Amino acid sequence: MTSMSNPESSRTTPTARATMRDVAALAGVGIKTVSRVINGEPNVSDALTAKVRLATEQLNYQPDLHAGNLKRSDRKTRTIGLVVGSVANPFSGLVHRGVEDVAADRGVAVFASSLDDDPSRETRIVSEMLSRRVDALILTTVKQNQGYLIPEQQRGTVIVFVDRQPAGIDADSVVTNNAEAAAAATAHLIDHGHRSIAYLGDRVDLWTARERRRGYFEQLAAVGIPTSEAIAVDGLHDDQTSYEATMRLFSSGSAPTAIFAAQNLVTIGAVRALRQLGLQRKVAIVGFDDIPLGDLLEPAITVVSQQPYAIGRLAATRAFDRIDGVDSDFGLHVLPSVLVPRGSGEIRPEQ
Amino acid sequence: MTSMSNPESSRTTPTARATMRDVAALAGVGIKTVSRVINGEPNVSDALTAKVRLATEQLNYQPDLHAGNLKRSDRKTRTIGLVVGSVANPFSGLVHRGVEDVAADRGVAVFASSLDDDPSRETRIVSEMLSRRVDALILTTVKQNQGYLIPEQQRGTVIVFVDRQPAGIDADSVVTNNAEAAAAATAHLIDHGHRSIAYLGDRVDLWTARERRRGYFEQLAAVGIPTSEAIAVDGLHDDQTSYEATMRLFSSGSAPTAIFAAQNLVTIGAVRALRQLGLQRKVAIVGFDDIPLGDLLEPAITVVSQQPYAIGRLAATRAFDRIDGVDSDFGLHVLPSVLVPRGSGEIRPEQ
DNA sequence: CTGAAAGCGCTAACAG
DNA sequence: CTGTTAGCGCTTTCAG
Repeated sequence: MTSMSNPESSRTTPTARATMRDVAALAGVGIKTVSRVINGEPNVSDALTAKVRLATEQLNYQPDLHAGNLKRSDRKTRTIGLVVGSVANPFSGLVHRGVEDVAADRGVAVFASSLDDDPSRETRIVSEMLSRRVDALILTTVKQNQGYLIPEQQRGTVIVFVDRQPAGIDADSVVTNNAEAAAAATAHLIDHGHRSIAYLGDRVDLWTARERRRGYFEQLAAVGIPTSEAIAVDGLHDDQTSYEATMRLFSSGSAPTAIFAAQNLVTIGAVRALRQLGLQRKVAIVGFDDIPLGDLLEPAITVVSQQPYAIGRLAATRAFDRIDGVDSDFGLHVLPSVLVPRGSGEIRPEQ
Repeated sequence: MTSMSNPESSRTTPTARATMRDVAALAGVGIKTVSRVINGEPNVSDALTAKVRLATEQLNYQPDLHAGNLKRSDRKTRTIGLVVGSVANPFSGLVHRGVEDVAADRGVAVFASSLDDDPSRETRIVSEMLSRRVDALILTTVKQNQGYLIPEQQRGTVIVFVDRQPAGIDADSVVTNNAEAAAAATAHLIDHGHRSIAYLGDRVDLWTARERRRGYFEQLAAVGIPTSEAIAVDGLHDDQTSYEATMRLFSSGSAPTAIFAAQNLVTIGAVRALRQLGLQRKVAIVGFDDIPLGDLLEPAITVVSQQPYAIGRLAATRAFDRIDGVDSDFGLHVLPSVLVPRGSGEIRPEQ
């Protein structure tokens, strides 16, 4: 570790921050004239505009958005809050980027936080964002009910739910067609000759997990496979628990010929386990949500691919429409997923 | 798309937001007493505290952090700004998570933005964050000089650079040991018998790219391989450009026996190209920065693995130390990378 | 222990 | 075209 000392620096004695008043004084104009120039309002002579511009630069003036907002009639902070599963998760990262791209076009800044599927974090994060007066909240939720947001919504804060549907509140939401896509994944395995298909899923308190689970069971039923032949493992939350569950599955008597892994980390854990067991070319697997480099594995991983970037963009677009005063009925926006056959999902059972 | 109409909702008629004044009136106390209760200041009787608490809940009162901050003596917004390469990049996501975890412990919210290695974005994003009066800025930069931040730094805004070193300003920075790690990667290939090693790197206007390039050249020199035998391709920014560059390399006369891919997306592009050419078991490759599922590929990808999460945590820790008034000399913090041999980097040249 | 008055940096309303 | 006044929601100061 190198150190770069600089005893002469102003590190210890902070310079005062210039205010609009300071700029006005230096430019020899009224404070309101400075306000007009800064905000690009009309009716200021070129002469004064130039003076103000000069003073602004000399003082390195940066307007205080929040101070202005206190009195401004629209009371918009030009700031929104985003809550995703985890900013470290690739799915979340793409949702985030979708939101950011739409927000940046409007000069809106984005607070981002990780939910970790922890109800207490949901409460804390939302509360902190509200105290900062975000114009909109784009939320992935985990609490069983979002009714606590109704008063805030009535005060004009826009609320859009993303990835999961809320309960106890009427609001816009943007989600993937979880159940249909899960059914399609299951059907794909059935079409390739499987009847003994294991479902590996996330915690059932998550809306997405329940939907995917439902799609799996409904598809089995649709082709007449009795529920008693279903193999469902719930509560898998990361690749490690999924790995262990998969290992257990194949050390038991009832090893399946195929796996439907209903979450990205779960897919990774299951793939690792199949490798470990040397079964990666014997047991079929379809994952829900794409996994990075899934196309370079051998066999490449067949997945139901979601559209996280589009989900983020759409959620943000809805949010800004509302901020702009659009007052149509709240809507549930369902984005399609697409099944991408790559190899692992097309393995047939050994007869 | 389903729609859930609710004509009775208050969507159209926003409820007024309660202020501290409203709470005081309802509780029948002075506004300062409410302030004391909200902020947990001492010297309020239990009776009044209870009244205030009740009024707070009845009105669903949320204090306005920014309004309070206007007059507060410390003038802290409890908000920081983070600029990363792209929130959709896995490396950035982990840095972000490291920052978030440290910030969340202190009740500090994080603005996150993507730089896209675009100088004009750097300017815009920094300016927007400053107008929101962040307490600290944790920045990945791309402009050739960060001197424009000096006035802001002197006003007390903490600035910490992350992943890349700044120029023209004295400040804390947290980076990976790029040059040494690149040299180690190059040495690893040399140790496995290679002399014809291609360097595939990012744009040379990026500090990290220059450092890694330097490590590569210095290692070649160290073992006496003349610069004329080096094969360096610069300016690769994503997997597509890297794929194309790699394909070109092997259709030319001077195909290398090994590749040092000096960035995560570049590694992915090169791996795809080697697959395409059927050379993945013939040509060695070492990547800089880990790639997801790199251990499940065949051969698994040898990488120099950085510590993005630790980088994020350290940057945030330094930032909060400064916010808390720590006034030590600015320091350059270098985090080590570790070479992870997995197979692709241990392939020997065909004699 | 409690509260009234002043003012943070800015914008709205109005007067010149 | 320009500037003055009031006040956003809160904390500070200071008097009870």
